[in-house]
Amino acid sequence: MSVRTGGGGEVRNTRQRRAVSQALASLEDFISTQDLHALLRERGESVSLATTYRILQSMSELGELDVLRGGDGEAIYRRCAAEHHHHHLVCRRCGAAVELEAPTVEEWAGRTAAAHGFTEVDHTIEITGLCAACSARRADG
Amino acid sequence: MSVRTGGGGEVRNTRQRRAVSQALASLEDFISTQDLHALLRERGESVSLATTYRILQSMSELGELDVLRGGDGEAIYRRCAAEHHHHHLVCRRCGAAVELEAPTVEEWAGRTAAAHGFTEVDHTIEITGLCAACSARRADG
DNA sequence: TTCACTGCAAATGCTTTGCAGCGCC
DNA sequence: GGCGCTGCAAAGCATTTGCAGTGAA
Repeated sequence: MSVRTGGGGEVRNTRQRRAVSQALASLEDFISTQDLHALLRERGESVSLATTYRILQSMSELGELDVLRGGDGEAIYRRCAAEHHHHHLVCRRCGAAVELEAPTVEEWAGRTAAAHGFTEVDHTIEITGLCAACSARRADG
Repeated sequence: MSVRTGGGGEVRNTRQRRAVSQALASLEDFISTQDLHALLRERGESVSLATTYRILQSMSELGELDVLRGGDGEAIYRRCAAEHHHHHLVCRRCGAAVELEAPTVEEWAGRTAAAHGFTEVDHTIEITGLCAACSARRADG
């Protein structure tokens, strides 16, 4: 018999949690746990890798973060934005990212899923390529 | 010496490769490498786990298979029914998958990327939800 | 015959977990 | 003061890889 502690989840405001939160707040795009951990170390915030994993996991469970899977299965997180859903165009060489609005695609996704009888639909769209700068660099040689 | 040594692809028709092919042909939906390996063992086809990984990887590189990432980052495969690029609508409960054509989205992705100066564009679109059957089951239950 | 393919097992790399001490509430 | 949180390091998993023998072409 479990006793529900008031409110459902006590989350303590620790230095580590604050560091992770702030780091995420300063980022525009998705980042992997490993990279975030490296970033924290660069900034002089000492948070162990295990704790980074635990905090990120905890935050995503609380709905404070968006979780995605990188191409190689790595979990990547982003501060849960925002008011509205959008996607990204990412340079696979330098990592530059552009935020995209895709009303047409959103609509298509919903419509298509509904047409197949699906409910509670969610979607992920990622576009990768070489940004203008990297394309030029490559063309130059 | 082979006529085309370039890049690739002499693929020998081995017992193991045939076993994997046939197993995939008998499946409707996505399956993980581990599960496929277990299935092969059940059927009495002895193919080592490492080889299962190698064959699946090889087949997906040749475009004979669709690859997806399960919720926990596991790679899951399915025989590729369509010949050209397409996307999937996957039930997050039972794993049922529907292949989608998305000319509009493809076009949008290309156009948008180009507008931002991106080249060599690639994209990933995944739509998840509850399929009709699972939706009904939930409504009933 | 040749060389890709296999099996085996050790190695990787990401993520999780047991345990003891620390700090937030 | 209690107990969740941390750090550390070892464990756990899926996946990859080195090596030598096997079999397809």
